[in-house]
Amino acid sequence: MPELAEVEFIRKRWNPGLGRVLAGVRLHPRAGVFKTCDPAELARRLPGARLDSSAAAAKQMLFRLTAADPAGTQLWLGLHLGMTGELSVRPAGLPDARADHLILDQPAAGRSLVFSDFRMFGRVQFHAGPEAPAWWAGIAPAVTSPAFTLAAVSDFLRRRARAPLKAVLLMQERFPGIGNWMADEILWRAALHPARRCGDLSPAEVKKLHRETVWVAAQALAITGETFEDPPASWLFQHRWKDGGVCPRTKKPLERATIGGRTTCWSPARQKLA
DNA sequence: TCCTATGTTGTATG
DNA sequence: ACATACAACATAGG
Repeated sequence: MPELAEVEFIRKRWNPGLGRVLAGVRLHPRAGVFKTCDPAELARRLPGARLDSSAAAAKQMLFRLTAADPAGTQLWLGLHLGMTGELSVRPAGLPDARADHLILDQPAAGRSLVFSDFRMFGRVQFHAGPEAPAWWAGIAPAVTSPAFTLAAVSDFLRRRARAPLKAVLLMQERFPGIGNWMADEILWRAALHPARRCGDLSPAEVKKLHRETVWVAAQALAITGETFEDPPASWLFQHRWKDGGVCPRTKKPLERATIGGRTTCWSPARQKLA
């Protein structure tokens, strides 16, 4: 399920474990979930470590720990939820479930912190040392940050002139955290057809796209990121997967098709190709 | 049986 | 080298 705001909410599920030590770790390396790290290193360094803090950027979560070694090495645990990843807190002593990949045990507090993902598109990443690893430090500046400028968006669209808008909004190197539903929402609010070529937009249209990207991300973070509630019925979000769904603004039928490799919903009365 | 799913990435092609 | 398109990954549910 997770895009920017869902990731931000799910990250906080492990908050009860902050400030506490991990007595042990259970790992179930399967498929590609541990592809970019060494499970043996996690098994060696995590036991005894203290979970200090967490953060989310784009669709990536970071958990910072201090190792139990004399040097107090900094540990960086990255989790990506893929399509179906979940974080949960489970009472201590329960058996591992089928989709569990990583379980951090805090028996003194009577709980375990669990990362599970039945579809296994999620990722565990790991780094030990004082410097932030590239998989964290290299994430593009948030679309809600001052660094997400109109000029940056404009340049990016120019370089992707022949690609459809929908495909480009999903590119994490410029639109970190935007996923399928947020891209549809942004284009609907900006009144831009998802199949429009990026190079065809007028400066005014680029400006609208930039502004709606910031607005949708900020609102989603304020609503879903805080409460995990769905956005209100005035959003396309509530209508896009309904059969016979209707545009909340024009009251005309919505359309769906594959654009940019993903199922896309738009309002033809509002978002024109020409 | 076949299709879909709020994601990323490796590979092929232009 | 760069941009673009798409299959592949793996599983559950309609």
